[in-house]
Amino acid sequence: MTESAPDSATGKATEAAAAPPRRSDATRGAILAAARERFAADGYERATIRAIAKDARIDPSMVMRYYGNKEGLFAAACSIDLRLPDLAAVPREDVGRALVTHFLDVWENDGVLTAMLRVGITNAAGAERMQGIFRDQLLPVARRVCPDPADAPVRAGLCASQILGMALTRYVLRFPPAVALSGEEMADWLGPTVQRYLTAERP
Amino acid sequence: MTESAPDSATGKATEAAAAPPRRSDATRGAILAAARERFAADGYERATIRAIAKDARIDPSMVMRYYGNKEGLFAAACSIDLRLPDLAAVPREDVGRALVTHFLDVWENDGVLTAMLRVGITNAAGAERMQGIFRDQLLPVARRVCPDPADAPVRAGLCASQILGMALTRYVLRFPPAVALSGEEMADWLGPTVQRYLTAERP
DNA sequence: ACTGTTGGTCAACGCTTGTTGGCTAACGTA
DNA sequence: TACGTTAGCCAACAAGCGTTGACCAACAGT
Repeated sequence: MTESAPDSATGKATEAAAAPPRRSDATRGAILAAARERFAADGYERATIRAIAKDARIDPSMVMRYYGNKEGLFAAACSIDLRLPDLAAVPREDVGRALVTHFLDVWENDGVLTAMLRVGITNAAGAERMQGIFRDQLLPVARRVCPDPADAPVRAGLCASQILGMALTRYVLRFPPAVALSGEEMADWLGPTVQRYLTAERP
Repeated sequence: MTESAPDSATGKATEAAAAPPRRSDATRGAILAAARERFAADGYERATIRAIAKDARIDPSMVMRYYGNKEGLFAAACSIDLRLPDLAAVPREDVGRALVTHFLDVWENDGVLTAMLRVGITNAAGAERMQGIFRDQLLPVARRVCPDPADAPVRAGLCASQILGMALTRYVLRFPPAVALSGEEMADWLGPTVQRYLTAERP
């Protein structure tokens, strides 16, 4: 599982740079992959540059050359775009379940969110990024689906609390019951909750 | 070995020790208070013994003398017992709301849980302690209230996910909408969710 | 008054961290 | 072939960490 980084230059929008192919792309990718894994596993402070470099089988100084400093590395490590599916197509009463399934999906086959969750808790920059993701992904959905658009932030926040709580207990704290549930069952339980937070009359 | 082990013959071991009054109790308390605050604010790694000592206005070496090492200090800092009220008195259909209110309460006027949440994410011991709390507090309630006692762990886990998610967004990540809600409103929203996780037929 | 215990400070230790700069070797042209 | 650019390693730096032990001051019991 060395990296397939070069092909990630499919024209993504982070910067306008057309990604001039460098000879070091493989190394850069290896560093990024190792960083994601370490950040996800250990959190910001305990994930040392030296350990990441060793995982990527290069010298720590390379990390500095390519990413400036530790913060820069982390920023790069979680600059992946988690695209949400077009929930506009989903019927209004299924949005809750669709949302849960989507995030469950992203979390399951990408360590980035776990890393950000871990980091967001001790590192202010991480918290901000986390906040950004949920604002960008959840708020529009809430605004479109909930009865009074003025309520959208509150409703999005409630959804975030349930979805993040699920991720916390399942992927970070690993409470046995939360780990044991299948994705399907999880969606069965949480779907209605999220749906209610989005569409129910305020209590 | 400078520890208070010998004189603990006063009775029960773990807690309720008759607390032989030492001259340094004030200092010990100051250290513990500063530690709780720092751990809650910064997490385990970034809360340094030096900083805690400075907050308590004593020398770092005192921390070592009284608590052995950093782990010992943390263990002492979160060895507060959060007593849950006798939910046996609460009518079955109000348990959800009561539970949310209770945890909201504890979280609000005691930094310990925030500290543990923060620490539990990078520190295995913290995670275990967190798990213990929810097992001891939530599982019995679930077992008493839910239709099939065999489901209790799952239901308790689901409740934990929602309650921890609330705490995460409100007290750690500080998402604006989650912070803005009053405790009352929060209970209005989350109460039914927890209630459903506890008592509804499995979906 | 003498003495052992306790509360506390000070200065240092060994180690790990992020970070830097200089060096070598391979590459890509011209 | 010659040469500038790039990729990479090595050794070291300063700072901060947890931790230790020597040392002093105040108290308590006889």
